Amino acid sequence: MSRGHFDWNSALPPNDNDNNDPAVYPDEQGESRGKVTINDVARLARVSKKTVSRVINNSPLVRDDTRERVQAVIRQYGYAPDPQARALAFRRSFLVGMIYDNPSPQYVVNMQRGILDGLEGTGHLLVLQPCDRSDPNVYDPIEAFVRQQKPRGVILTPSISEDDRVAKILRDADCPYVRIASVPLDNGARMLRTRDHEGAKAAALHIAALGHRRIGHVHGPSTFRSAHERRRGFEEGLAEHGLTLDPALMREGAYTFESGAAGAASLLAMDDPPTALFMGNDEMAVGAYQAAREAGLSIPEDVSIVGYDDTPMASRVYPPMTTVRTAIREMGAEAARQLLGGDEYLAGPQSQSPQPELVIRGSTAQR
Amino acid sequence: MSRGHFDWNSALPPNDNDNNDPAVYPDEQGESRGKVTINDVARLARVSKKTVSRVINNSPLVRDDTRERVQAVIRQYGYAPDPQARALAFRRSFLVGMIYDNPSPQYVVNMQRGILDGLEGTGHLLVLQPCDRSDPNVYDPIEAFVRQQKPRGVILTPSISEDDRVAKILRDADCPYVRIASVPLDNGARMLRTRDHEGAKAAALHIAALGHRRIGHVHGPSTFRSAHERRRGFEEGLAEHGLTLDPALMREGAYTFESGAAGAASLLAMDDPPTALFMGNDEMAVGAYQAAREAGLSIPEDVSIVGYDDTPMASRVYPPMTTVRTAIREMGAEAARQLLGGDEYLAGPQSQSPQPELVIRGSTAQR
DNA sequence: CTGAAAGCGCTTACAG
DNA sequence: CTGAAAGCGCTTACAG
Repeated sequence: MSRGHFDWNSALPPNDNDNNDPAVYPDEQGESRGKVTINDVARLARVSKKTVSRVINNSPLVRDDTRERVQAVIRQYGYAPDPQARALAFRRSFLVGMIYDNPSPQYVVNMQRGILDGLEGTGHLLVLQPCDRSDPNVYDPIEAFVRQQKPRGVILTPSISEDDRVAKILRDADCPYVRIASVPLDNGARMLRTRDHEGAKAAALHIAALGHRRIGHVHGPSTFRSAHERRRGFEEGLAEHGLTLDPALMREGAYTFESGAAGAASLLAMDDPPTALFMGNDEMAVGAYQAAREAGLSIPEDVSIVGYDDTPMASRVYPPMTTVRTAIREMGAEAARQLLGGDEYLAGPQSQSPQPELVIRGSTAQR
Repeated sequence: MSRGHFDWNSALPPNDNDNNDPAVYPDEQGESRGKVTINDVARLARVSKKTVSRVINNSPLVRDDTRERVQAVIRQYGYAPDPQARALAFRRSFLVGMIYDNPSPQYVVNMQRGILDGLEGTGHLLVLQPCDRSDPNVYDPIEAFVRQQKPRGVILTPSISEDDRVAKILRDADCPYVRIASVPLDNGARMLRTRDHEGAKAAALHIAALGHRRIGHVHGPSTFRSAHERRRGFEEGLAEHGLTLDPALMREGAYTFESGAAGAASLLAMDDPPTALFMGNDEMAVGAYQAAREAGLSIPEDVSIVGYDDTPMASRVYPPMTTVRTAIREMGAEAARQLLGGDEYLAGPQSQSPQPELVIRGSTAQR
């Protein structure tokens, strides 16, 4: 069954004239005041409403000339099927939920845009479902949402995407979903893998190539898989230069400015401080800028700093920050397509985000 | 008619046991497999479905003991009415649209959270509808959305909120709305006024009190009413100290980092440059930081800088930025309540945002 | 205060 | 390839 892959936005009457053209909003025998239904289309095209329904849903079981006759009427009268009525009959709404707990506004907004890109022209709506994993009742609103709204599907971003209990709730409620995460947590059709490992490795290669040997790392919270993946990729990159990450030079942060500042301050206060810092994300890296400033150290002369994410802030701080760019918006679009594509993705390989890309700016220099 | 002011989320069965307790998802005589409908509730409470409907919709036309009997059944069986079915019958969905074109992620995310705060417990969903006023077809998706989805209402943020053609489209489609804007563009029930004028005035008072006399201003794009309101408020504040804003010391920006940098650079390159800059928003103010740095000027010793918005960046740049805090999230919540409250707001005075508040940090100093 | 009938605008299941 | 009937789960309009 194919459903809803028409661009029903474009089925709206063109809006290039201001007068209420009766051909646009017909008012035949005064009964359909401004609102064309499937019955009107059926009558005008001299077919049953079931045939109109088949045309709407791209069923192949319609003769070509019948289909064209129906489509002509649809176009002429600016007919668009009622999503609520369709949802009721389908037992499935045309909503796509985004479930997220990522604290970065930039990430959230980019992801939203990407999902909207992927949804465009499909007639689906994006519904926001933020959550907080530290709330013991995180699961209730999610379950209420999927059971009551019967969304077409949901997209989960880190770190809530890593929660298997949420996934189980969704499966039990028969709700399709795509999890965006840095490790394969689910079957291929339900996973979109980010490549944190590769991005962090690129950062390591860059730092090592600059001649740094004492290298510090403030990673994200251990409850985020991405924090682990970035550390692992970073270590792998260092290993290619025969280096290892000294545990004494690692700190755990919370992906926040404050935690980055604290972690970096602690490292820079050591007797033999690191000459380069790889911070788990840009937010923490800006915190490291502050810590360096307070320690009287210049960036990059005294200490090189690398972030992760390439948020707008990265290019606006001074000096502009070397960081790793991730294509968040593209990832959101891909997740949406994957969600709606469904079975097509079952056969293929696990889908992945675009390759993260190192952006070299002014916060890193030769040792 | 009161509708949908129940917290249907809490009507979901408590999830404290993992087994499929038949009292939670009843399967009486094998016909209602895991899905309780209004018919089940009616039968179990020995009333008509119409009476159940009255209870759901908080109609006063139900005897207390009848109501309690129905509510007991609803609770016991974890009944939650189907939003799609209600929407079809009501000819109005339980969606609330947010229509926005604000470029700042921080603003967008805060506003979303606020709207969600205001929607909580009402059974309404937040649907995203970003737009771009520079696109000649901005209006089409908006009209398609409100005509097809029949949302419960939409909330508009600056600058799209200032567009009267959008407002007309919404009225013509019979779609309730609230416009968030710095000037009264519509009737009271449809307006939530921001107090840009007051925030900017506070900034002016602060700068003038520090003894500055040559004061520059980079304002937002003239297509934003807020840009005008902020300038006006700023001038009013200066006037209280007997000062005026020299037109030669004004530049137009675009509320972006780059435009702020350019505007500030142009002012700081003057023969007799201003000793203080009031930037139209934080984003542009960070641009002014860059311009000052490139001109070899220290903040605040050589030039004081004031922003507007108090985004997280404001406290993370160096030196921490003096700026004006606006309660965006609270505003979103208020807009949502106003939208759902409807007529209650018709009588009262025009609703306003909380008072903007000057946050003095390290980017301003005595002349 | 309560209910039986009709309807919202679609799709499913069945028949041909 | 096409259609008449029944149904999705609610509310409206009317009656009592």
